[in-house]
Amino acid sequence: MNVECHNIIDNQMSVFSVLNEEEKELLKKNSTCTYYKKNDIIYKEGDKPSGLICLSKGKVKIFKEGVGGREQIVRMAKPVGFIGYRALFAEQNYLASAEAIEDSVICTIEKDTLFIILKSNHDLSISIIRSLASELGFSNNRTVTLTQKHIRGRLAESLLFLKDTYGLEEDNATIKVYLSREDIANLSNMTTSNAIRTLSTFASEKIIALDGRKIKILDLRGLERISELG
Amino acid sequence: MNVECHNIIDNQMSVFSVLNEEEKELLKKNSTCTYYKKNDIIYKEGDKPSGLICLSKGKVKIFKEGVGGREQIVRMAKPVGFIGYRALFAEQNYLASAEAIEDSVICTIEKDTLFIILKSNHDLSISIIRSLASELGFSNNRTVTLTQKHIRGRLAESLLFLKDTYGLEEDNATIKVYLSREDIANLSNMTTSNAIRTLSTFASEKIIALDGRKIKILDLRGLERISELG
DNA sequence: ACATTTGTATGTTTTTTAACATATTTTTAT
DNA sequence: ATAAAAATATGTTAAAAAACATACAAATGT
Repeated sequence: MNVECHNIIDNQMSVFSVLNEEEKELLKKNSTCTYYKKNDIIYKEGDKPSGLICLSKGKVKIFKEGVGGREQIVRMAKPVGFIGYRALFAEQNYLASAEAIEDSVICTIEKDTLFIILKSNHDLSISIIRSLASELGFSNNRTVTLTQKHIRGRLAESLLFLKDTYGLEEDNATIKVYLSREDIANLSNMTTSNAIRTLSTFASEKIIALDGRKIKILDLRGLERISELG
Repeated sequence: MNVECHNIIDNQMSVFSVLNEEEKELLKKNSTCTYYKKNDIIYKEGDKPSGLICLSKGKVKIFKEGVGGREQIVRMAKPVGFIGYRALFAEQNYLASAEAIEDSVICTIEKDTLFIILKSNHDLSISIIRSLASELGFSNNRTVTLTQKHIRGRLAESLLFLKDTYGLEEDNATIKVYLSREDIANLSNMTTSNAIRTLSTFASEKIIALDGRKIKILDLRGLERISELG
């Protein structure tokens, strides 16, 4: 039934590999599997976390509503990765919303069970500490680049970020995620018009090639240069 | 000799209150105390963390160098608080620099000793997890406000942030930190000129009163309104 | 005490980017 | 199949903020 959850917990690469069979069994018993369609909301800003959400399949954007409802994407999740764990561990309500950008499968590990396991398992704590600290470094970095780089630099950085996060298709050039221009804009702190315009400019400069939502990177070095220059 | 360190570790309010006497003794033996003058650099972007730095006295700014050397302050530390722990726990080099903005005293707990204690003490891990998660929430928030709010909104938010961080003087109005206009600009993502100009405007609107680096909040509600509006 | 540097102040110009307007294409719903 | 809605594209205008210029004040070093 909730096979997806079992797979994640048993996965040798996951943070749960440090647990013994008994602990894994306990987690499995207290996990639920949920399916989401593209554009479905997983949780909203202000909601209370009920457990640790693990993305098993699909892709999810985490975003905040800013001034006048303007959306800023703060993170993009891929399988197998956790979402919403910041609020859970800070013991706060969610400060951001999560939405599936593809059909997705998530596995939710019930909160109290997780904390019981956490208490007895030191390596798990250490691995969570390391994740949070890395993510904080990323966020601070983002703050600086989104505020200081100009439009071209911000868009170039976002495209490189998407490539690093989701990888490339078999052609070794097409970014393996298909976002609307609006989402690209919300990731890069610019208006949709400017995202469209700047993508077109990049295409005319042969730095990328566009085919609908497909973005093919033609000149990686060039894109990196634009991103670094700001 | 390193009395400051002892005070911090023995402090009933600190995260170390969960430790037993033996553990506290071990920490004290492996801590060193350092004194910094105003404008002294405590560590620089790229340096390797050697331990957990605790600010015992004084005030410290944490900042990143961005496009063209432009500085962005990402955090302001006060006693008793930790600095540089993000890099330490992420097992990375520092991604930001720390500079004393007042004469300061720091206590450095040697890295290996800290991790030994951390292994045996679960409450300490939990408290670190909670701190990192809170800080990450703050950072994501900052990303959105610094990118989306206009100059007046950003400056108002920074003034409120400084008030919340360092509190007010006995007059219950003057912010208890004395920053240069340049630092205020670097905190608020704007040029020094615009920080000076906008502070003057706020003063002329009787929202604040200026006397050198002293900033007195005259209309807190007004400041909050400007910050919320963006 | 004086020169030099650093910080503050304010006006003007230029650049960047958002806002607006209007097509055109694509997707979705009926 | 067709209408309606959503997404993409591109030109124009307006607003925001940086860059630049200059003056003056305060702090610092000799």
